[in-house]
Amino acid sequence: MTILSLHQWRRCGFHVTGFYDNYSPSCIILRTTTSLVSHICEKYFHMNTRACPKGPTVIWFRKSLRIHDNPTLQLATQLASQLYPLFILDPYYINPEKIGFQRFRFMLECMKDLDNSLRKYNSSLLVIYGEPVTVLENCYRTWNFSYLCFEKDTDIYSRNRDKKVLERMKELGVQCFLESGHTLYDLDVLVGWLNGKSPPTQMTSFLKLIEQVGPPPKPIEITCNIPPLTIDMIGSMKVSNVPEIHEIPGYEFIAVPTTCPFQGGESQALERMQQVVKREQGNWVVTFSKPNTSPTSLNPPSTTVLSPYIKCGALSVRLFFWELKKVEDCFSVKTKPPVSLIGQLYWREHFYLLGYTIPHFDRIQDNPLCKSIPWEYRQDWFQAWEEGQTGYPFIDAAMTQLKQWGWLHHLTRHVVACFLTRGDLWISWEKGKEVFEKYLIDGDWSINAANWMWLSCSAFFTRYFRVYSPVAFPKKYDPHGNFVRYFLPVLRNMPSKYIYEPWKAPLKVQKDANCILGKDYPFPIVNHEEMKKRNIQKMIQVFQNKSL
DNA sequence: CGATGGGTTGAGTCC
DNA sequence: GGGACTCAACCCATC
Repeated sequence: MTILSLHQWRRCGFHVTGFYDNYSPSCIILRTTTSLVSHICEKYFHMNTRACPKGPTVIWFRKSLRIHDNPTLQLATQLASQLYPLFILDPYYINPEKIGFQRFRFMLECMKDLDNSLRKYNSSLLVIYGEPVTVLENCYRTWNFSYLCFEKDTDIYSRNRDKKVLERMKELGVQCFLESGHTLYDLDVLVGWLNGKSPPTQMTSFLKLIEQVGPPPKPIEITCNIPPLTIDMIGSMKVSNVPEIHEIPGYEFIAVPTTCPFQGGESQALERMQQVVKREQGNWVVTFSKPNTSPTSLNPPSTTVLSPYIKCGALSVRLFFWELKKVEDCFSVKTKPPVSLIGQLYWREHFYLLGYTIPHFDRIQDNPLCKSIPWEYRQDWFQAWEEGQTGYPFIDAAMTQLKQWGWLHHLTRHVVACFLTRGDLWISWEKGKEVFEKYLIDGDWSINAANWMWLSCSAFFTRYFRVYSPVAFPKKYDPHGNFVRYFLPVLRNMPSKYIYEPWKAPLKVQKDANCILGKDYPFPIVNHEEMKKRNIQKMIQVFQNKSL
């Protein structure tokens, strides 16, 4: 009898999942997509889940706040004699300084929708406040569960958290199952395909890797049969329903205009996706080209705005991929990665793989990909940027949109990121990344870090003399400044001629527009043309002197 | 190893 | 109005 190594399995095209750092054959689970795999699995590994005796099972939801195409949920329902759907509100995240209002609201809406779906099966989402290891220990003492299922996560905090949980559960004798479901591919499978090589840092190389690996797994089609949850099952555990945001400690009194047009939840996600794939009988999908979308179009935005749903797992990225593929297959002429919609999913996958494999991906120090640039910090400039008080209307409108909506078009993110870092203010991308992480409803750890490095020319991108102008760039898309007028009412009556540079307006024009510079709206904190020239010179120094 | 070609999405100018 | 060229000469992957 020959037992294939993990690597050989992967090269055979099988999707093998297991624990993060322990791949002994006894804990390998093969996704039984074909009867052949099922056969091999049962014969050699005795680890087909059907061979596991049923027992009380906890499914710990973190991302993947959905019922459809949820491998973890499918596995859990197969294992469960009784199923506890659990969500832990970790105090690490309950902090308005770290997770902004809109971001938290969006996640709670996703939880609420999941709860509603579970209720159709006479189950519900059990919400418990507390540090995860402690909460799971307490649950174990009350529920005495045999299995814990959760989805692989990739950011540094989550990986450390999950490691601690796995260790503790092992001590308690609970068998843990980790499934992949948040990315197109199981990232460990992609790592296996790297053959020990370092991961690609350019899109073209990544696409070659993907071509080797083949298309991602299809979404799960069968609906899970979720076992009911009864009051006596919960026992003495203190559980709550999905809270409203104002019930969360620290968020009680935050007054935020609820202008965000995006509501969280799986139902919203699926509806939105259907609108995308059906738009213009599929023509919209196959002609989509990211660089041609408009950062200033608001109603509707020029992109899909599915990212927040994918980020929370309210929408399965695999389902979206295959729905797009279905549309693409009906057309002979279509846009291609990296600019197509599927290309956008590849960007996400690419950055997830990098975040998973590159140490300290979210910072400058000890990050082998990140160029160390001698950024300087000016508190007043940084604050002006964050608060939308730079005196550059497009920047300020964008930062206002960030706070009010929790979402910006990709190119808008480029412009404000460039402005904060190499373009104007010469402040570290790490500072900007934190702000995005706090406010964006689609704030995604790997993708956020990668794009900030990209825009600041710290990695991936090096043409530092290409600097976004906060005046000329938006003018191209929105000559009348409707975007600015929407988010900055103070400039609503400014003539189009001066909408992106109001400091040039004669005093009479300012008076007529009811907007006096220095009183109603700030003067620019820096002179863009000067800063741009100065910073390009600094960049030349950085790129010439490799020791910097 | 050194040469080569490519890089999702700037801005201004010229025709 | 749109395409080509230039700015200055980068990194990275590949062969």
